[in-house]
Amino acid sequence: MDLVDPLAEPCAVCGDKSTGTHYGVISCNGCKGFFRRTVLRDQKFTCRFNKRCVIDKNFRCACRYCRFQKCVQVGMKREAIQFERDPVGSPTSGNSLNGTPFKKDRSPGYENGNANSVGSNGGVGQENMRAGATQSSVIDGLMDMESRVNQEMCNRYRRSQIFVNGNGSSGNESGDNPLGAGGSDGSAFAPPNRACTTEVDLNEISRTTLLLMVEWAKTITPFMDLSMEDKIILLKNYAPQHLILMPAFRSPDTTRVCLFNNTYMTRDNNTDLNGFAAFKTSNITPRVLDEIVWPMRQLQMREQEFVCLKALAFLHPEAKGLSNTSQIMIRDARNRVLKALYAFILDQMPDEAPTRYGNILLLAPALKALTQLLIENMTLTKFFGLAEVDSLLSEFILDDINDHSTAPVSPLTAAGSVGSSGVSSVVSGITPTGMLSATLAAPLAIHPLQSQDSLLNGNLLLNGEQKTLIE
Amino acid sequence: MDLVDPLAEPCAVCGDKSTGTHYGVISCNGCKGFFRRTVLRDQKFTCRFNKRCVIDKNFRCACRYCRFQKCVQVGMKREAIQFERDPVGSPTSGNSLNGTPFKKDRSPGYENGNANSVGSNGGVGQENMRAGATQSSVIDGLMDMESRVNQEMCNRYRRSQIFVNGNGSSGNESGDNPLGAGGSDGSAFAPPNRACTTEVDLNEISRTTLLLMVEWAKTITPFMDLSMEDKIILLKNYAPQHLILMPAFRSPDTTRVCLFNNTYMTRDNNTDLNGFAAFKTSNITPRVLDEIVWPMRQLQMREQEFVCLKALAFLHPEAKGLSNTSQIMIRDARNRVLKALYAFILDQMPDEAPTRYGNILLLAPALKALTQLLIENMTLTKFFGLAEVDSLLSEFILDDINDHSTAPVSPLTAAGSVGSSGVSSVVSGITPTGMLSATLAAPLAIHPLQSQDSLLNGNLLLNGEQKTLIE
DNA sequence: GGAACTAGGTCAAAGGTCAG
DNA sequence: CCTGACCTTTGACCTAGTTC
Repeated sequence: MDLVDPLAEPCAVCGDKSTGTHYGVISCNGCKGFFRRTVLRDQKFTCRFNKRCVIDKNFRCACRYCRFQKCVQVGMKREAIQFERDPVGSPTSGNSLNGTPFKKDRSPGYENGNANSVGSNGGVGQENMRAGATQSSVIDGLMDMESRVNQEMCNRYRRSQIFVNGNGSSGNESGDNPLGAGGSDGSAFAPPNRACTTEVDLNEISRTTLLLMVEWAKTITPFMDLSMEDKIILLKNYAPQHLILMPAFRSPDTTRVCLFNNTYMTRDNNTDLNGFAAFKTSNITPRVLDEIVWPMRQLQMREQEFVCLKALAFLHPEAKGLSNTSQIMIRDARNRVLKALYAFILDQMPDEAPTRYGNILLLAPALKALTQLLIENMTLTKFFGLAEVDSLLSEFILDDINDHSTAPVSPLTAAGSVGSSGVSSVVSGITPTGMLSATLAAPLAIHPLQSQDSLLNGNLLLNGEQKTLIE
Repeated sequence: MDLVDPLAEPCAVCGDKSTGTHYGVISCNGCKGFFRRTVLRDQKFTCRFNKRCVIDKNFRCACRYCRFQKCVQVGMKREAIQFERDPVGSPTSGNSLNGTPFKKDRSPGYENGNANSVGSNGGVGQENMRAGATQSSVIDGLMDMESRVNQEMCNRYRRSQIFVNGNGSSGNESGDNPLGAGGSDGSAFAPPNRACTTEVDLNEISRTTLLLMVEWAKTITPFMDLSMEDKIILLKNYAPQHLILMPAFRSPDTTRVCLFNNTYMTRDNNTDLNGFAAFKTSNITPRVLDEIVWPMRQLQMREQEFVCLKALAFLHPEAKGLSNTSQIMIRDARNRVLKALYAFILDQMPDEAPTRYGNILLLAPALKALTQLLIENMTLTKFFGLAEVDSLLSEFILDDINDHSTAPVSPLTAAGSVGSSGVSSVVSGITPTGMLSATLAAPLAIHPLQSQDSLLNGNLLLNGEQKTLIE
C-alpha cells in the first residue's frame, strides 16, 4: 500500500522503533502487545491527568488510558485481533475452554479525551485602562527626551538625518495601525551613506552616545533621587544595552547596523574592536541584526515602544548592589513604564495587545545576552591592547568596581584560579581605577559639546568627587 | 548466554535464594527491591562501622550503606531502573477492570491538571472567559506536563517533597489574591533538608533533569513538527535556562537554591563545578537567588505563570540557525503562550495585569544572562578538567556545533587569536564531536537496559542517527 | 516450497502493592 | 517509615498461519 518501508518508520503510537504493521498501524512490539492485551482483556483505564498525556518511548507506560487512546487514534483496529489461539506447541484443537476472551466492541468508554477545545474567540479583554492620563505622560516624557538626545546627536553628526517618528513628542493620538500598511522602509530610519569609519570615529561616537545616555538617565524619574552609588550601578548595568539598542532601532534594514554618524556595520566586518567597534568583531553585528533588529522590524516597533523598552532596561531593580530603598523606587518606576507601555499598545492595537507587549518585552533577553558578548569583546580588546578603548567606555562597560549584574568574562582568571572572586581584581589590575579616572577627566575638557556643554563637564568615577557628569 | 540457571544461583548480594536476574545481577527479591527504592529515592546512607559490613541473608538489613555498596559492587545497574509506570490496581480487590487504579495521595501534584476548563465553567467567577477556552488549555497542558515531570522527579528523588502549587491548573476558581496574605513560606516550596551532595549526584540529577526536559519539550506544541536540527537548536538554547529555572522556582527562600534531590546550594559554596555543580562556583548561586528567586518570591509567582515562563524561554524564534518555517511556527506558539499567560493573569488579578505580566517577562533577561555564566563555568570546568562533566550535559550545554544563540565563552580562543570565528572550533577542538559521541555512546553500550533501554540508547549529537532521545 | 508478513504466545525482568 | 513476598505489566523474541 505504502511505498515506505514499515520497518524504517517509527511506531505511530510512541515513536519507538517499529517492528512492522500491527493491527493496521506501523508500531513497535510494545504497543502491539499493549493493544492486544487491552482489547483481549477488555481493560478500562482512567487517566490521572488531563487525558492528554504524551505517549512516547519513555512515557508510554505512564498512562495506559492515553496510550490506548493513542493506539485507537492512530488507527489500530480491534477487529484485527483474533480469537485466542491454542497455546503454542499443543496441536490439539481443544481451543478456548475458558470463557469468551474476545468481546466484540463493547467499550464505549474510550472517548477522545482531547475534545475540550471549545470555540476560540481569541481576543483578550481590555478594559481597565482608566489611568490613561498619567500613563501617556510617562511616554510623553520619554519621547521628549528621546528627541532631545537625537537632536543633540544630529548637531554633532550633521550628516545623519535622524528622524524622530512622525507624530511628535505627544504622539499617542493617531489611531493608525503601523502594521497596516506594508512598506515602511525609511520611515523612521535614515539611509546611511558611508561605510564603516575609523577607530577614532567609533570611539568618539561611542563616547558621545554614552554621555547623552547620562543626560537621558537624569530625566528618568527616580534616577536623580538615588545615591551616587546606585546611580552608577544603574548606568553601568544599562550602558552596554544602550550601545546596542540605539543603533539597532535606527537600522534601516536587517543587513546592517546604523550608527549615528551615518556609518553602518554590515555582517562581515571583522576587523578591530572597541565600543561600537566591538560590533565589528565576533558575531555581534549579525546577532544584533538577527536577534534585535529583525524582531523590531517584524513588529514594526514604534518609537514610543522603543523608548519604553529602553527605560525598562534601564530600570533594573535587581542590579547588583542597589540599596533596598532604591530597589523599591526603581521597581515602582518600572511598573509605571510597564503600565504606560501596555496602555499605549492597547490604544494602538487592542486586539493583539498582550502578544505585542510580550514580544516587545521579550526582546530584552536577547539584548542582555548580546550585552555580555559586547563586554567580552571589549575586555579582550582592551586586555590584548588590540585597539584603544576609550576611557569613558571603559568606565561604563568594563570596570567591575561595583560588580554590576552583567558579569564580565574572565578568561584569565579562570586559567589562574577557578574561583570567581578574582575576576574583578584581575580586570581591575589591568586598568586600575585611578588611572582611568585621570584619563577620563582629560578628554572631556578637550571635547565639550558646543551648544549644550552642560553635559560633559564631569565624569563617572567612584573615587574622587568628579561626579559632576551625573550630578 | 549464561549456562547457569539464575534461579539456582544464590543472590549475588546477600546469598539468599534468588528470583532471577535483576538490574543485571542474579539476586533475591529483597535486594532487588532495596536497590530500586534506593536509587529511585536517591537515598544516601552512612555506615556506622567501617564500611565493610558483611551482607548476608540474616544481616543484610543491618547496614543499608554496605548493602547498597554491595549491590553496586556486584554490578547492579541504575540505568535499568525505568520511569514511573501507570499504577496498577490492587491485586486483591476486584482488579483493574474497574476504573480507578488510582490509590492514595500519591503526590499532591497529581490532580491539578484535571480541572480543565471543560467542566469547570460553573465555578468560574470571572467574566472574561470568552477567550479562556483555548488559552487555559495552553496552560493546562503545560501544567499537566509540569506535574508529570515533577512526579517523575519525586519518584526518582523521593526525599524531596516537590509541591505543585495548591490550586489546580485552571486555577481560576479561587478569587484570592496571592499577594494578599503575607505568610507564604513553604506554600509551594519544600524545605530542603540536606546540604550539597557530591559531584556524582549533581551529574546524575542534572542528567535526569535534562532527560525530563526533552520529554517536556516534546509536549510543547510545535516542537515535534520541527526538523531534528531545529529541535536541537531549541533544546540547546533552552537547556541552561532550564537548569536555572527549575531549581529556582523550587527554592524555599532566598538564601539557597534547592535541587530536586532535596539538596541545596547556599551562597557560599565554592568548590567544584559542572552542570548543577556550576551553581557551586563563581557567583551563580547568589545571583540566581538575587535575580531570579527573589523576584519570583516578590511576585509570589504561581506555577501557572512559571510554566508559561519556561515555555516562553523555550520558544525562542530568534535562536540561531532555525529554518524560516520553524521560526514562524515558534513565533506563533510563543504568541499563544503569551496570550494564555496574560489571560491567566488578567483573570487572577485584573488590576495589575500589565505590570505583573511585564514583571514576569522581565525575569527573562536576568535568566539569559545567568545562562551565559553557567555556560562559561561549565566550559572552564570541562576544559581544565576540574570535574567530570556528564556527557549529556556537555551535549546540551557546551557543544557549539550549531552555534546556538547563547554564545559560549571562549577564554582560550581569545588568548590565541582574537577573531571570534575560532570560538567554536577551539571548543570543538578540545572536545571534538566525534569523541563526544563516542564517550556518550560507550557507557550506554556497556550498560544496556534490559527490557526498556528506552532513555539511554541515543544521544543528541548531530552526527549519527542516534537521536532517539528526541524522536 | 519459501520469503515476507503479521497474527498470537511466552516469559524474564521490569513495576507496583501492602501486610508485617 | 522500610522490607520483601507476591502479583501485574511489559516487550523482545518466538511460532504459526496466510499470501504472493
